[in-house]
Formats: sequence, structure tokens, C-alpha cells
Amino acid sequence: MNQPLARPGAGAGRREILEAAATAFTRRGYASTSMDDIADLLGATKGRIYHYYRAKADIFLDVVLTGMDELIAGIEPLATAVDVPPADRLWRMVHYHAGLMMTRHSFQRVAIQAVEMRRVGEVPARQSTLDTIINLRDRYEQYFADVIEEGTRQRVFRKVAPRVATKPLLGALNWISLWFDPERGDYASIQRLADEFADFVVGGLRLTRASEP
Amino acid sequence: MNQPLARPGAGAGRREILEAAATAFTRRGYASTSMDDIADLLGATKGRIYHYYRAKADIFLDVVLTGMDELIAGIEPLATAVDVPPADRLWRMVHYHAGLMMTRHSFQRVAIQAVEMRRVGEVPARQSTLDTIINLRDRYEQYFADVIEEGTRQRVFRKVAPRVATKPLLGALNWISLWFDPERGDYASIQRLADEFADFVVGGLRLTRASEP
DNA sequence: GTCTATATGTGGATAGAC
DNA sequence: GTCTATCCACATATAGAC
Repeated sequence: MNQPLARPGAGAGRREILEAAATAFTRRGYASTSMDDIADLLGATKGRIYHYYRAKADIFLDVVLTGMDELIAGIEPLATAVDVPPADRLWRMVHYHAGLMMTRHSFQRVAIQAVEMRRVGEVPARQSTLDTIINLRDRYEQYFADVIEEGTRQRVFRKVAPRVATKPLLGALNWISLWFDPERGDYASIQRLADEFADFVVGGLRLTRASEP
Repeated sequence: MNQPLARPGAGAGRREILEAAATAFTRRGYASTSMDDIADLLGATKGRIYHYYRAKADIFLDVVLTGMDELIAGIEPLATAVDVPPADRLWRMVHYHAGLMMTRHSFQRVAIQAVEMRRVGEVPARQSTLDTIINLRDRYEQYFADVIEEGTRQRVFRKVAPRVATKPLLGALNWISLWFDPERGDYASIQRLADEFADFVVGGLRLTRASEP
């Protein structure tokens, strides 16, 4: 039997609960998900959950922060690779984001919704936690705005306002988490879809069509 | 006093309730909205609501169908105007859709979420009603796929798969209903945003950049 | 047609056995 | 650490007065 890694604050118990909760919230939404629903997915009763979390809202916020952390941790090194030309850099960022919407569907769907839809308002949470979430989102968007801005300055992207372009661009990608059905997507088809989306989105910004087939 | 128009199935009482419900559902989500919340917005008690609607789910479905009807009713004449060049036709369709996300924010946000996010699963509804909603959505998407297909055939759009391109395109537009704050948008700024979005989205599909500034 | 009760069910959270 | 049992608040829906 494998010994679970004793990472502080992320014991095996919590991690399992978090996964189950992400799945449950994805399926039914925050308000419609009961603690019994989550417990059922664990094959346990809610007594177990309350041993690790004080309240349903706490689990939810943990799912959201985990999802956002996955996004930022993956994007940051791509966004700060200044030696990569802006169009390629954006392509990789878009590809990663699109891929995560599918490979980490449950966490991402919960996080994206919480952040953008002001669904955090549904959840009783401390103001400091809410501020943290909003700050993370703004920082994340800025990575995209920055690379778009650099691309327009170098005349490889058409002349768009970076902050305005970021909205439809991330909207198109985030939308994946809403229609994508994790039951119907193997690894290969997910990769193909992420490729198509990255080609499409970055292609829409490109000024030269030299590489167009 | 004005005599209310006696349109069958849409009396003044029902209409008022529908508007209040759309606002409430937009603010708190379906599950978190109580009948008392809706009644409060009406300055009444829930006894009034139950005089017109048998159940909360019925109101919700009415909001969804109203929103989808607004979308389709506006898009259909634009999509079937075959004398208009595909790029212009798509521009008008995109512009209308983007505008509706803002001018009819509450109904559209509820409808879009219900349809795309399988949030209909949260609501107890007859299968026939669910089928109606899915059919309306598919028909709507097809209008966009058709005009994109025509544009690619005429070589005014770059070579994309119409059905694949429809997803990010509508995703970018639908996303507006999530981040747009109806409190902070007068008519002029809404028009400007719809213009920018239509320019951006259609510009991303265009093959020639002749009209680029 | 709109109100004030109220019946009834569900779900978050706790207490305490094991 | 996980369970069962239970408390209690809240929300849907109904009954019946006005």
C-alpha cells in the first residue's frame, strides 16, 4: 500500500473530499448540492466531511482557489517567457487554458463560474477571501492583456485594444467548461480540440496570413 | 389608467412576475432564489405569484423560453437575409446577440445559463419542455454555422470548420452576460461595446484585411 | 386577486457513540 | 476518524380569510 504524502493542509482526506465536492458542484451547482450529495460520491456520510471542513462554503472556496491556482501556476511560466515571440506565447497560453478547461473540468468549471458570475455572492465568505479571488482573476487576465499588447506593438497582431480583446478571448475559452462533457472526451480528442481552439483564437488576432493553408 | 392588453397567456400580472423572477434568478441563481425574494421585488407576497404560477420551476422555464424567443425572433430575419453578404450578415447577427446580452441582461443570462450549463437538470421539468429548449438552441446555433459556412465558401472568411468555429464565437458573446453589470451600462456604452465585439469577432474570421485601419 | 397563516419536506450543522 | 441521530432554520406549496 502506498503511503500518502503528508503535505501540510492537504491530507488524503481533504483531497478526496475536494475532488468529490468539485464533481458535485459541477453537476448540480453550489446551492443545489447537499452535503449528502458530496458524501454519497465519497461512499461515506457527511460526518466525515465535517471532520475536515467546518462548512459547505469552506469546501467551495477551497475548490475555487485550487482551480485558480492550477490556472495561474501553468500560465505564469508561459506568460513570462519573453524570448518566445508573442504569437507563439499566446498560442501556448491559450492552449494550456483550453486544455485545463477539459482535463480539470470539474475544478475549472466551479472556479470560472464562481469568479465571473459573481456566484461568490451566493456563498457566505469573508471579505478578505473574496478579495483574494478577485485579485487572482485580475492578475490572470493581465497576463493575456500583456502578451496581446506586445503582439499589437510588434505588428504581428491586428490593432485591438488589449483589455477589450481579452474579454471575448477568455470568454471563448472559459465557455468550454460549460459545454464540454467530460464523459465524452479521451486524451486525444481533448488535445485536438485545444489545438483547434488555439489556432482559431490566435489566428483571429494575427495580422499576416502567411501560414494560412 | 391604461387598459392592459389582454394577450392570451401573457396578462399584466404574469409579465410583471416574469420580470421580477428574471432579475431575482440573475442575482442569486435558481436554487438560491426563494419565492419570497421574487415577491419582495414585486412589493407583494408569494400568494400573488402562486395565483399565476403553480411552481417555481414553471416560472424559471417561462423566463428561459422568453429569453430564447427574444434571441431567435431577432436573429432569424438577419440570418435569412440572403441578399446581404455573409460578412455583413454575420456582423449584424453578432451585434444583435451581443446587444441583447446587455439590454435584456436578466432574461438572457438566465436563458443562456439554463441552456448551456445543463442547469436545466437542476429544475424539475417535463422531458418535452427540455427537448423544446435543446431544439431551440440547436436551431439557433445552426443560423451561425450556416453563415460562417457560406463565408468560407465565398473565401471572405478564413478556412474554418463552421461547427467548430461557432462554439468559441458564441462563447465569446454569451460570456458577456456573465461579466456585464447592468447597473453600469447606459445605452451609448452598450452600443459601443456591441460594435467593438462585432468588429473583433467578425474581424477574426475575415480573410482580407483591406478595411483594416 | 391578494393576503396571512401553516403544513411539510429538506438540508446545514452539531452531539456524542463507537 | 467516521458513524448515527437530531436540532433547527428556511423554503415550497397550500388553505382559507378578506
